[in-house]
Amino acid sequence: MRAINTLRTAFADILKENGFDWPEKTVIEPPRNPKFGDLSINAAILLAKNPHELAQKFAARLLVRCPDIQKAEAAGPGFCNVTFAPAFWQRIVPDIESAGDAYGNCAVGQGRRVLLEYVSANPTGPLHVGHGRGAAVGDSLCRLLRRTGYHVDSEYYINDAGNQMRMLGLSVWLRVLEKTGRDVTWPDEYYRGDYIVDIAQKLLAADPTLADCPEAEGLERCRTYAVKEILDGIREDLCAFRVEHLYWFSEKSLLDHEHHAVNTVLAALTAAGYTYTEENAFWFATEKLGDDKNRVLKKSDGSLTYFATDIAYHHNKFQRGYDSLIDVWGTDHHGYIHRLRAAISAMGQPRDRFHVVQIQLVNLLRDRKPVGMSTRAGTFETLAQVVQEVGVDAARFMFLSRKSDSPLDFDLELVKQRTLDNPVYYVQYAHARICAVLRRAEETGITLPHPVTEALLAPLDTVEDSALLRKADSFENTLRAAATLLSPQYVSYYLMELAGLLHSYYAKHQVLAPDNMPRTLARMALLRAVGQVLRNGLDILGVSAPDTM
RNA sequence: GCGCUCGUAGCUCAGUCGGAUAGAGCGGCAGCCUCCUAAGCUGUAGGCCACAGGUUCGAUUCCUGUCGGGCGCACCA
Repeated sequence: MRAINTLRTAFADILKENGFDWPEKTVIEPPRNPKFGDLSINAAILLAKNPHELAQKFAARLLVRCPDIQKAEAAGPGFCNVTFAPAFWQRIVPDIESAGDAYGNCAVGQGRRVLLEYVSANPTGPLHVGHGRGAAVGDSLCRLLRRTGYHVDSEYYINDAGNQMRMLGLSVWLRVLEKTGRDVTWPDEYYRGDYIVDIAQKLLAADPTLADCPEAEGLERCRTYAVKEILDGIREDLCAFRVEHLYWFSEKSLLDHEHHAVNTVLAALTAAGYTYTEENAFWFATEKLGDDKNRVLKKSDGSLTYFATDIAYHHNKFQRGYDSLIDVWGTDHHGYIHRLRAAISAMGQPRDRFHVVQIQLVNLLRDRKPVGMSTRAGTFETLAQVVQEVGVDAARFMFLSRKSDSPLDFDLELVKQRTLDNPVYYVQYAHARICAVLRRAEETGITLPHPVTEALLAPLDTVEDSALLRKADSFENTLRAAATLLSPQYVSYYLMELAGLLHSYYAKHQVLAPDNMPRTLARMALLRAVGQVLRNGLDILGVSAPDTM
């Protein structure tokens, strides 16, 4: 960011001197191919029209304007390539040192309030791997957005109303009856998992006479207890996965009291002229707002649809004062986006205040062969089991190194391997190596001052030095891009690249060389700074940065 | 049938919302520990970015169409 800011200021000044406005399509960024230089200005329209005169002139002025620039030359249509002097890059090290854990943070979010809702799995059973992916992405986005200047609250929406809950209560109740020797006829649909049996057993242990109470009461007690028990389990699994939600929002709370939140919202939609009654059902004319068909809010039997409560829920979120809402959903709900978007417009909210991050399916594999992903319990399909087998770090990194909306093959054997198919070790190893060198230095009595002075950094003048420094400088830029596009994988890829440069550096340059103390100290300072960047990046992913491996 | 989405090296995938000669890793081949952690490094081979048109100075990126995957199309939640 230091580099980009410097260049932007200089370029803007030169434009002003010459009576130009900042060209609309101007990009300042590192060129893909480093041989072009450290940074490129691509003032597409302005320079492309006149590459030889204007571009050359700007290049020449840049050199005068900014003493840190070593070389500036017009190249290709619209491009002006710039190379900075080593001393310029060396100043990144004190930048990193003074910012510390906050290095890379920025204020693009301008303190806007964001509510990030993720996981929100129905409390009808334990979390599976797919939920784990959503959890990793949601949590990482939360960390990322906080570092880029947003005020983020995280929330879990508990679907504790409706048919599924009734079915859950029934499933437990029938197990209770079965355990106490009564004849039970099982309906077609009920939850069959072992955890249901466990819950029934716990209930019976607490109250052996449970089966004797009237059916209505028994069902209610089973339902309430089961939801609590399962939610506790979910909370535990999330906690073990380093995921924590600030709020747990109950769907049922939207239906409490006679004049509940859902009715209020439906009344508002009616007042705005969006609803009508047809065939005894109450409809929302979402077609007017970009949906492909109209949707039912209240069924002909008088009960509310899930859509109706969901509208009330999102209304509630805006009521709480959030500037923007981010929902992390499985792609199996993508058909739902249009109608919710329609509802949000109907509430008078701009559409760009509502974002959905879609999470594609996770295919769990072992040795390239699919592991049973059906509703059958037992095999490796719960998040807890997978985490226990491969570890939190490896699982999270795997989830966060892909676009979240494309399907992911999660091969248990590969994720346990220590190859770059599983790059988490590659990145962590870079950090551990840095720590090892700094530890060794300390043991041999070399102390590096903190903070370091610019003079101390002068020996960092090789191409590998400036490659590392350039990369460290672009960290903030990466975080901005990742936050804007809600794409944590940018951070993962950045870290792999930074780790790659560090490993090359390590192989090529001896850091600790007692016969050359100035160079040793400079390189130690560089490593310490790179270690800080690695830690900050891993923190965004929620992955640990070990000192030793 | 309609809607959304994806198609990039043999395999698994990136590609910062139109920019230069499209990048990693794995797998293949050839090398590197008397030296701070070899979970590492170096070199090399491998591409008509599914296909065909269009938009413009310029397209893997945007638009249209075709082919081929995935996912949705409830008065379920």
